[in-house]
Amino acid sequence: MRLSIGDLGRRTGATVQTIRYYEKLGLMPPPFRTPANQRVYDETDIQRMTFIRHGRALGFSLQDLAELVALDMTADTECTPAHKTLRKHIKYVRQNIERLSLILQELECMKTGCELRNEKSYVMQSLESHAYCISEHS
Amino acid sequence: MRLSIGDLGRRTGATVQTIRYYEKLGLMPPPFRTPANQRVYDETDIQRMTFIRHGRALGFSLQDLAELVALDMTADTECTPAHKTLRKHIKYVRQNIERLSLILQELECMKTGCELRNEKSYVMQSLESHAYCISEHS
DNA sequence: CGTAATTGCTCTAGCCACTATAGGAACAAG
DNA sequence: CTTGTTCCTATAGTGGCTAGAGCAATTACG
Repeated sequence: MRLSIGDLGRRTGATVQTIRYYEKLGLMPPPFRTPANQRVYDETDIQRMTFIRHGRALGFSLQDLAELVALDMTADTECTPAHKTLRKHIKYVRQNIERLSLILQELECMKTGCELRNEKSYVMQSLESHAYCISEHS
Repeated sequence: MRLSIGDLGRRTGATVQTIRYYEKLGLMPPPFRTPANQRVYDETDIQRMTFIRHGRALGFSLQDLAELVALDMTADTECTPAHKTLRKHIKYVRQNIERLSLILQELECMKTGCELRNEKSYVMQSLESHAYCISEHS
């Protein structure tokens, strides 16, 4: 099975530029080329791209995914490093959910306040006050 | 009250560079300068910065905030435009929470699977499969 | 077989919201 | 008067793409 870069993109939901970008970063291996210099991919590449896209959809960074891909390449039977990345990421996602939930609460307070009072700048006043101030990096 | 840019930063939790960046974008007005060209701020600027930082902590984009700041400047008694931005942003935050919750579910499935089987690459296999594939842009 | 549309190639620049660095000028403390 | 901190401008880098220029190769159709 010989796939062009466009085919690979269609099969994995990535754009052509994204695939080339991953190659430049070393996330995708440099593929074979036709005599006319066009990239040729196969099943292995579909698998690898699927892995990366799926990981991205789950919010892993490209760096995390590079490490996971590297682990996958080694013959090591150890699960721990991948598992560690996974746990780290779960924690990160949980914290994001919590943070966004607090934000949502406050936004809805603002909305209710605005609707009740029907004053011009209740949104403005809310934003000016420190009342519910949430730090972004905690 | 005359504040240096560093003072303003300390009072509002922003770095000096961030304040200058906001000025460059037009989010903060160009402040007065000492004869030696150093920026001088006052209470109004604290208010404005607090507004912006608070908005950022709630996830509003700088563009949204620029619009809200502009609204605040006009004498218009209309609440609707700000309210509309607010509703749009609430929707956006809600969608993000939902998306992250799905992601978390899948990550925890992976974790459980990995712990049960204690196989090397359960994480890898999970990522290679399309099983729970979540699209990032929906 | 010729041509037009599509896809491919490389390289560069742009997006967002900052952050960091360089190289210098001004200011505050001892 | 020196030392250390803060300030100034300007530029470049971050992550994860996306968009464009300008050209080569391939594919579809008459």
